[in-house]
Amino acid sequence: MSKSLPAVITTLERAGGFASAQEVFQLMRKQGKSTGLATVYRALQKAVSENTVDVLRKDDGEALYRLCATGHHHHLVCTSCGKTVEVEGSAVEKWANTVAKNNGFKKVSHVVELFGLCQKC
Amino acid sequence: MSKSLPAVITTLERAGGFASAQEVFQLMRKQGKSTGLATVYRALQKAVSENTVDVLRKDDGEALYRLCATGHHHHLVCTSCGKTVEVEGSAVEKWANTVAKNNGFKKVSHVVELFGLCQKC
DNA sequence: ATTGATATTGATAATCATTATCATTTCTGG
DNA sequence: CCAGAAATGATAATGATTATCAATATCAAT
Repeated sequence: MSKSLPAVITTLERAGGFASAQEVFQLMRKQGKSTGLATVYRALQKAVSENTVDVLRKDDGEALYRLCATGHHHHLVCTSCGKTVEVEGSAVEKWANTVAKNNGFKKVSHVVELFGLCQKC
Repeated sequence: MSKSLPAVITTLERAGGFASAQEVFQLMRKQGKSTGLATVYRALQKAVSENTVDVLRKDDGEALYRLCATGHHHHLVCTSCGKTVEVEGSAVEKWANTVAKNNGFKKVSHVVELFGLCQKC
């Protein structure tokens, strides 16, 4: 499950490092790369699980994938212009794990997103 | 577009103030309230636009709605049975504000939800 | 009360991203 | 080579959300 991954990642780079699965698929098609939609999804999921790609959701629920340099982090998104800042959150990580343990939960994941208005807006 | 809104909000309250549109719909049905799925969606959207309800997304992209009037707290939700625990998060609050300030953001809000498997599941 | 204009509802169909299937192709080691 | 495993990709299935639209409720003004 890995021959396609590099091509997908490369395409994601060319797209500005930020695109939906569908967009990546379309792009690869236009560039002549024969590929299947399912393969694109598989590659992106793999990349996400390896923390080389980051996923977040548009308002309508569509997933957007983005290359991310460093491990796990969260986002600070401008609700007006969409500008996004990557934010480190090890403090939140610890907090989440503690809370989970205190309540007997396992396999915890968390969703942490910050919204606000950036300087320009 | 408002006769159904109260009923929807009430149901959302009964659900612990935290549920998906589909769940709200099912609940209303079980309680004998005749209603349509589309109406539930419309009511929830209205509520969101009026800031009486808050929306966030599960990992699979499904939208979860939650009352945002009742104090501010977070949730630890079992992804299997749906059991929900309310969690205090002043630590996260502080963190969010600090991060926002450091990046020049104002009017910050945040979405923090924890998911995992509870003891039974 | 009765009309007529307007807004709301809700069943149903349409949309669209994401997943599952599965036959086919491509790799791999022996 | 060759079998077996892994990867691919076309296609179908899933499931949440949205659009459609006829039927119904609301309400102001006569």
